[in-house]
Amino acid sequence: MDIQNIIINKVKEAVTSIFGKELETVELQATRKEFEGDVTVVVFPMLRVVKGNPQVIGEEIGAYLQANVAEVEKFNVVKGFLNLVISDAFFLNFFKEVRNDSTYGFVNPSEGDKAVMVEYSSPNTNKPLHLGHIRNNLLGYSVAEIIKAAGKKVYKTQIINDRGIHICKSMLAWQKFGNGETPASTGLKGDKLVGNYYVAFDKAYKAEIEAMVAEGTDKETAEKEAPILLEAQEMLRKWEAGEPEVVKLWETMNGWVYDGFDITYKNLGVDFDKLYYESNTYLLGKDVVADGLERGIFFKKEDGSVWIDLTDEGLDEKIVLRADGTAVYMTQDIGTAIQRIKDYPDVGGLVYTVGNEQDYHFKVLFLILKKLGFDWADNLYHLSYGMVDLPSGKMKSREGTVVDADDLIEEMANTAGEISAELGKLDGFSEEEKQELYKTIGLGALKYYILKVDPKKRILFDPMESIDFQGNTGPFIQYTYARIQSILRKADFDFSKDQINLSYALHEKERTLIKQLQLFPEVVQNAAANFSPAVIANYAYDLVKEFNSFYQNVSILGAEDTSEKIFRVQLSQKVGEVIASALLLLGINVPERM
RNA sequence: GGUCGCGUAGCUCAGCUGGAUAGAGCAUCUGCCUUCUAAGCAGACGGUCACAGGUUCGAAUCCUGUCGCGAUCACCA
Repeated sequence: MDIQNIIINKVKEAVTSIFGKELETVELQATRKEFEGDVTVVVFPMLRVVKGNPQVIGEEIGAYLQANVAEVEKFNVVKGFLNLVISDAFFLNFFKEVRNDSTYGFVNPSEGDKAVMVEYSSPNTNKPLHLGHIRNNLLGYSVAEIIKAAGKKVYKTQIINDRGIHICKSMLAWQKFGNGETPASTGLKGDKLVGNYYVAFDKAYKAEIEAMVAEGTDKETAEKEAPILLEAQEMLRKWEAGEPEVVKLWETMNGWVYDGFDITYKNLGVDFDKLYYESNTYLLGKDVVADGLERGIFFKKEDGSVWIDLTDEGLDEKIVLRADGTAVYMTQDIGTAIQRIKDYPDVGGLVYTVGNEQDYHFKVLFLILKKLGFDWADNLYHLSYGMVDLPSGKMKSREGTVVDADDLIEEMANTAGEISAELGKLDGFSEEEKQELYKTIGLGALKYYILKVDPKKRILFDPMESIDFQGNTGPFIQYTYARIQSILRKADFDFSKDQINLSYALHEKERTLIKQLQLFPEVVQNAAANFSPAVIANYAYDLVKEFNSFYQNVSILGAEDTSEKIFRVQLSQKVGEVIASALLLLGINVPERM
């Protein structure tokens, strides 16, 4: 039993024994650092059951705990707060127990538990990935890792938006202006090449509109009837009809894009267990809608379109099938969700990492799936996140105002390189090792910068002000890890054995560190329950801050006593492990030196 | 206009399932490298927690309203 539960039970026992009353709950919190103690019992809530002066009640309970709980060494009462000092032996014992647990904080999936499928990235295939996709990818990947660590099997997936008018625009522009260019002939990354034609389409389209307006067409009509747009729409029809030439071009250009995406994903360090393509799933869901129509969940309007009435839930009516019987986005998403559970029968829930602009869509989707009666519909979560905006406003691919993912990753590594060169601590590193390290640090800075922010908040990214490498940052945490590894390398004695002396008097900094280590398992659970990498990031930062304070105030290798020296090295080692574990959940690697 | 989200130090963010004097980082300022990596440590400065009510012994946290910012309300995805 952990110390919290021991105390809760003993407080209840104390109240019964002293006041003859039954306490339902006991409120505990970590003692604030300006007071002496480790765990604080809040007396106020008890006043409902036990009448009296909180100060006096606190004193009496404190005395009882001190007498009856071995771990409670001392206590003090400040106002209505009963602060308990826990014995060093308890903390040392805890440390002894977890020291050799290399998966400390992580839980293995238990037999029969349902898995979770996490969807993220899901890009369009007409342009390269940008900073917005980076946030999506980092969030999705990290949440998947966190859920895994919290004890569930996880499948990572994405649905690639590989069909539609957007890709036809790129295809058409390439046909018209491309002169047969390929990634090989230009040396361009495939997604970049295709993205260029998406921009080229938009340019030509705008020019046509302008020309039409100049000749007297009104703007709205021009936007709808510009020849190049009509051509793109015609191309989409041909694609849907399966015309070989169009399909061939589509396959070729999507292939280029996938090659490009693969490079970006690899550089970003994210991966997927299963890919879904919209071209395969966009017709899914129609049968389900037909079935739902029969069961009276949906209704048909005179024109033949099928709807669901969600006005009882405070929402609107929503279309689920067009009048011509073709699928809309919603139809497809219903179908895809069902398909996923079919493909992976062990999955009991889905997480969708999609921007908050689609909050309404997912609210409706989840409601529909629930009304359709799927048991897993209770375990659907829209991991909704805020947009990444620039000081100039929204990023727009067509207008070229985007922060490109590849460029940003590279710039971060370059900055890391500049700082490293200035600090000059990398003697003995080969050029290759250096580049590898710069990537690790640069990515660490980028990932931490994005993940430490609560997902639902929007991020304002100013490219002029570079991402920090000091303070509450990824590199600071990585640096602390490297520092610890340096100590472990320099410790020229055997610290592998268990030889913790339970009567050792802990230094205040050691105590704080052990307490911080203690929190890790519940932090992982908390992060999973809230789908929030930010919880992990904040924890890692706190841990690292405490360690650095310890490091600079207490001599580790210079400790006088041998057992003390060994203990401090072991404690440092454990902190290093937990740092690495926490960063792993954020998708951040740790360097041995930096 | 309806709905949803956000508003905490000059800037970027924690804290939000109610608890002690609201915490970090950046920026500014002061100390600390002949001792384990100074991407660090120790400290100073900096707040009407958007505003107004309410619930409570206790509210940044919960409720209501107002203001500001954003998103959304397509037979687009």
